[in-house]
Amino acid sequence: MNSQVLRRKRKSPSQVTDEKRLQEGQERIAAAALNLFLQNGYHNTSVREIAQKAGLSVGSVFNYFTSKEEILFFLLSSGQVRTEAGFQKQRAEFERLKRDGASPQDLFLRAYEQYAVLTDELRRNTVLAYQETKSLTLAERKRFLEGEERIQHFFEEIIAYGIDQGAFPAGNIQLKAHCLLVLAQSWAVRHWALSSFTKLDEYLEPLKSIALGILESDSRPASALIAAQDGKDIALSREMTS
Amino acid sequence: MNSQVLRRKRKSPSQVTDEKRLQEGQERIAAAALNLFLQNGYHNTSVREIAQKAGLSVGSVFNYFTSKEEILFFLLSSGQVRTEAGFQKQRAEFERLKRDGASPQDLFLRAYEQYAVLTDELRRNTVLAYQETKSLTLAERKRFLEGEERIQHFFEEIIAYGIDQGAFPAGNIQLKAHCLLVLAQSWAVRHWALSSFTKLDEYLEPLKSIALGILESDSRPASALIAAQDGKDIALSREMTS
DNA sequence: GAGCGTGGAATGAACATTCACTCAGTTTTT
DNA sequence: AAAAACTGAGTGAATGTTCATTCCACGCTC
Repeated sequence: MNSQVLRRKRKSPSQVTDEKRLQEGQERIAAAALNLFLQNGYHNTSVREIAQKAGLSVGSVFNYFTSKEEILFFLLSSGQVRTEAGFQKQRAEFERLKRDGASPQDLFLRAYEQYAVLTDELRRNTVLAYQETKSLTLAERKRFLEGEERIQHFFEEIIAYGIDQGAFPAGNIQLKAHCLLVLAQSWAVRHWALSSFTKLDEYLEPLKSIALGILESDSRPASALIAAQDGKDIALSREMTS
Repeated sequence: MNSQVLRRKRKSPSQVTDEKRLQEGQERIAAAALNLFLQNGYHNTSVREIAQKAGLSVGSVFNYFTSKEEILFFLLSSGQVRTEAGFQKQRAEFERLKRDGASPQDLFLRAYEQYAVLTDELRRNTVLAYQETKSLTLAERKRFLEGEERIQHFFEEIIAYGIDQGAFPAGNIQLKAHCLLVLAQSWAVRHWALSSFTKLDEYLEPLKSIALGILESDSRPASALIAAQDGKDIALSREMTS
């Protein structure tokens, strides 16, 4: 006859009460888990391994997190928090530079570089997020995608400003912003294919010129170039893959 | 503890001897598995579910595949197999067109378009590949990535030919090929961010001009443009994210 | 300062469950 | 009737989570 029966659903949260100790422990465990998750994937990593890597016992891990899943959430959302924070600063600086009369190219390159540096630092979290979205609840997945969308909108804004100023030709803004983000992220996601680049700077430098090229490209010339053979082209590839 | 290490070996592989029946069965099972993997992830899908969805018993599944992992590998590499097959044809055509004096731009666009059409048809496999490579054995993962590399090399070759012919400026070939592949794949991987494009053709048309822009872009101008402020830029963004 | 009490934190064996895979028996095909 | 294919309950290994126990740092009393 325990009155606690009604609250039974409430799983015992962390047993560690000291706030500072709790945070430090969570950081330590999460750091160990991130390494293992990236190396072997979330599902191929056991709590025992995490505990060992963090220098703790299995039981202790559950004093800091209520479940293995919570460790994953912790990692993903901490990445998002930092991205969001960086994004806020970026936006403020954008407005300031705009007022100072910086060129659209300059504005863009600055924002793009900052975004690339940020995704590089959070590279591991980004990769994890892409790989483990399936493990998230619907609400959390939605939140994650909304964050991405907001950043894309920011770049769309920058491009629109550039077009407005006559610096870039008009063109599909959404597509261009998408391409720019994808290329920046690919440094993290497809890192293995860029073996000849050891540091972000090496990758970023030529990427910036490519990015500017995208912004300054017009949609017409390429399609006009092959317009005559286009129908044949498509027919060919369709046949090839049937 | 990594299950890869402990995995049991099996004496006789598939018990189904009839070659045609074997292939059909594999296709059927793999198709069912693909749906489930995409919906719930590889690890949250049990062989029982796959069997049920495919209209078979659990045991039968293991007459067609030696392990659950083999189903995943089958799905991931079947995309590659088809891409590879397409490129065999493409390669022959490439040589033929080259002899006929087609422009490098034409050669590239033809190959790129075919690649994009393929990844579109294999969109679901591509997404799976991005999410579940970690679930493969190391050896299988390596084999899979080698396939990707081969495709990238093909594009590097095309680019190199274009440079040789004076159609494109010299520049980092590896980087450019990487960018092109990523942009084509992003149609599948980041499909949600391209809401305004309903069909591949709509996306492909402007993408082709962007791709050509990348090939024709030179590395110098962009970096020169902001060379003066570069040091400051980097310092700034570093500070921002610390 | 020696002995004791207290409670927060760490521990790891034990538990319960899940799941890939097997195999002896059954059904279907040839 | 032999061979091929299918079946699904059973098996064992792995894993997330719990909890009774141990450990230890601190304050209190004499």
